[in-house]
Amino acid sequence: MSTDQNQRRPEARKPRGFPDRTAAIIATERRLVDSISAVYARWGFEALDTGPFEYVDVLGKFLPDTDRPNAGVFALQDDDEQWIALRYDHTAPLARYVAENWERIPKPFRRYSAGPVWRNEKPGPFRYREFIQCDADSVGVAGPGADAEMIAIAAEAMEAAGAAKGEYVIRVNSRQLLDGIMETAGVTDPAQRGTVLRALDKFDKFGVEGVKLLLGAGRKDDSGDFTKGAGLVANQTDTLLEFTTAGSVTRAETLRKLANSVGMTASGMQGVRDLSEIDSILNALGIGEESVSFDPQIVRGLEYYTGPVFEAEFLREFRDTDGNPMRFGSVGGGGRYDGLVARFRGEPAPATGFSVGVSRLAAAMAVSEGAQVDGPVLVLVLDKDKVGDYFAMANDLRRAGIRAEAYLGAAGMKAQMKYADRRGSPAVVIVGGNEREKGVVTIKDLNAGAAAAKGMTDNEAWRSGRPGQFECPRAEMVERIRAIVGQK
RNA sequence: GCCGGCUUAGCUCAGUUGGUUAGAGCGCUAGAUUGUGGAUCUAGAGGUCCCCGGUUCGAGCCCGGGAGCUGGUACCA
Repeated sequence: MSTDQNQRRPEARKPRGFPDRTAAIIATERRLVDSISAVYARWGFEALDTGPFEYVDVLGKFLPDTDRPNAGVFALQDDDEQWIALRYDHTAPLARYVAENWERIPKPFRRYSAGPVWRNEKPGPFRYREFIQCDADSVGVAGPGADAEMIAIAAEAMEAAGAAKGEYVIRVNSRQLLDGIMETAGVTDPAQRGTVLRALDKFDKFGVEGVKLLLGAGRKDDSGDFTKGAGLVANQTDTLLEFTTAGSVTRAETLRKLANSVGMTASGMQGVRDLSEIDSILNALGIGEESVSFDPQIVRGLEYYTGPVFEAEFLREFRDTDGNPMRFGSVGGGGRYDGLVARFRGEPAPATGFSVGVSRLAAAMAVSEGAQVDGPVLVLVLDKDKVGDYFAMANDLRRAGIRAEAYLGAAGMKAQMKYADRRGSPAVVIVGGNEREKGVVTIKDLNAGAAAAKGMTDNEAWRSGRPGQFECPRAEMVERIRAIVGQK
């Protein structure tokens, strides 16, 4: 039975797309969830958590491929053999909740939700299989007023998250506008419409020329693989491109161009009217062009959006490990989905919502800000028979609200200093025989010490100079430490 | 899913035409320094050369298959 082979050690490894999250990223995620949730709550939304699992048929209609319950979602069979799946967003569970509790809840129903969602697909940079979304929705309101509100909230949420004005933009479009222009261009086949929308979604990736190829015969990617296009003829492509490149610096100007766009259809006109009303509400709220723009190139997913759609982009640039400038792209999105709740019920239940991809945004912020977490103040343990004293000192610091710990273990002073350094401790408390005799403690400000040591090449000077270090009476320890910790 | 690239120490990588004991830098541990994180010097630990099979007297290197990672693309609710 237990041969050498069986006793081979397991490889320490983990599935991709589920990254380990360390202190800095956890702190950033919590800050984002708290600040974005606070925005939602302030606008009148109520917290609701629906839990991670739903029946697949509740999510089902909008799965990428309903024949394969495992495609796109993480699904498993419950003990009653019914298929359940981890939620892939907060919107589908909300639709279920609203339909299930229709008679009990106030309409319009406004709730927000923050928590992990799971997608069973190929992960990539800043793209995970588990990530946190912070989501707000209004159910039971038709008309662009609710959409305008969501867009305003999106802008406010981005700023609450720490994106300054100009570091983010909410781009807004309308599905009906896209429908209208496709009609004008004579694209009527539903499958072809899908291909066209997907092509129009790729201006940011491939530029106008790339989109042109995808609208026509097709495009070859960098690896040499070929993507089949929508197969449109030249004048159809021209019509679509004329419309989708009508975006302008101001919302009013974009609206003017769109309204004048060739042979606008009924649904196209409706889209323009919606955007126009959204514009006037945004203006009344004082939300300017740098925060929210109208962009005919925004498409979003194809399955359930029915009206205005919008996307939040984090514009701050950062450099990757090779020093190349990079962009994070979309960190949130939303729109009107009038059919999602209605599919559980006979009567219509219009709805609109917005969701921030907190994990990606947190990763973006952590990378661009070089986030790191301060360690605890470390009380060095030098005399093993006085461990109680050291614990008491650390406790005094903790009672004052300062992160602190007494060193655990048998290592010598040098190793303890090294430990403090690696933990990112702001300071250490040193009490040995000398201090105890004099009734004082020695405090070393590690950041000040590091700064003073910069450029010091002589070890003798480094060791005897004891940069950043001072003695003080035991009774003043907490206040002196507080001053060091507080100055960051 | 489709197309490409890659896989040698914890990390970044070198390794000649197939040849004996597979290397470097960084990092890690320790000492120089009874009680001081940096720097310097010294020493040490650390390897399934991704896996399986084949060719060969001999494979990190050649051939076949597989896995993983990574980039592009598809999809992205």
